[in-house]
Amino acid sequence: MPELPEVETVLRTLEKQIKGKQILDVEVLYERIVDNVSVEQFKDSLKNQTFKAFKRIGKYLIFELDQVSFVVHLRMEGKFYILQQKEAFDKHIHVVFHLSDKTTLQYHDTRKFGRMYVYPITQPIRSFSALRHVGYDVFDEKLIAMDLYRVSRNKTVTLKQFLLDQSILAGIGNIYANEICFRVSLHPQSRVHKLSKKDFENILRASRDILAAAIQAGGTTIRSYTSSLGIDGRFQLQLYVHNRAGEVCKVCAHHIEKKQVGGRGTYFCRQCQKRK
DNA sequence: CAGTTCGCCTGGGGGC
DNA sequence: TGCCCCCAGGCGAACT
Repeated sequence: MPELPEVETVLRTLEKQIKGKQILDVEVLYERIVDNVSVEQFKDSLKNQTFKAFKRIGKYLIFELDQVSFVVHLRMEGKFYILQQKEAFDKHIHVVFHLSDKTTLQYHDTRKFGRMYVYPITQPIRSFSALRHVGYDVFDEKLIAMDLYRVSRNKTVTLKQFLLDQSILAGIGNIYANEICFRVSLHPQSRVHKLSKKDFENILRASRDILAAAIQAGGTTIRSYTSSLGIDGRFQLQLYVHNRAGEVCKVCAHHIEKKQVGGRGTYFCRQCQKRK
């Protein structure tokens, strides 16, 4: 489940691998992956285009080519591979880009949840329909704790749900939401309208610190998810609560608990994290 | 209008 | 061993 650090890792890896390469042909094997245009338009608009710039907002990858911006959301299990074009594609490969150096960029997605979009290069990123519900990226320099505090005032949701709401703060998924709650010593079911400005300063700082550390570690590899191109993240070694139900808290030695919050598996330490 | 439910998918795990 | 069932989970759309 790629969250901001995994998406950033994919982006940086792909930039090294395919920047300056041209797409000679595009094969779409599972049409629903292509979201905002027809498959024909998708192929036509990407053909003969060269990868120029690599950007990210929240969990969205944005590849700028000559005349189009190509946007990808990996959702649960999407990943890219660069392979020689000789052998048959794996059964979970849904889109194949044939590149100018005789390699292929292959999009692999077991659950087929990922989505791709194309927009004219002249269109401003923030007006892309794909990003309609995407708020501030966690690392957006314009974002300050007060923005989060303001949004939280008229909300009844829990801290965990707030952190997962991409229309407020974009990039955090289930793993890091659990870790952020732990870092700020707040129970994930704390109601955000009860939190202080100081709490939100802590939350924003913790979010940036944890995601930055995860990027440094190449992301988190959990269950089936590996970022792409054979790269495995190492951040799972730094997890305090996620996926650690029944294990011992690294801070206080109490046991880590798991429960459902907003329908999502939520891990926390009752002793370290206070409910507000 | 904000919060909740549903549908999209498939592999893996539990139950038997 | 094998089969069935259920579940996870990001996100948008539909619904309440």
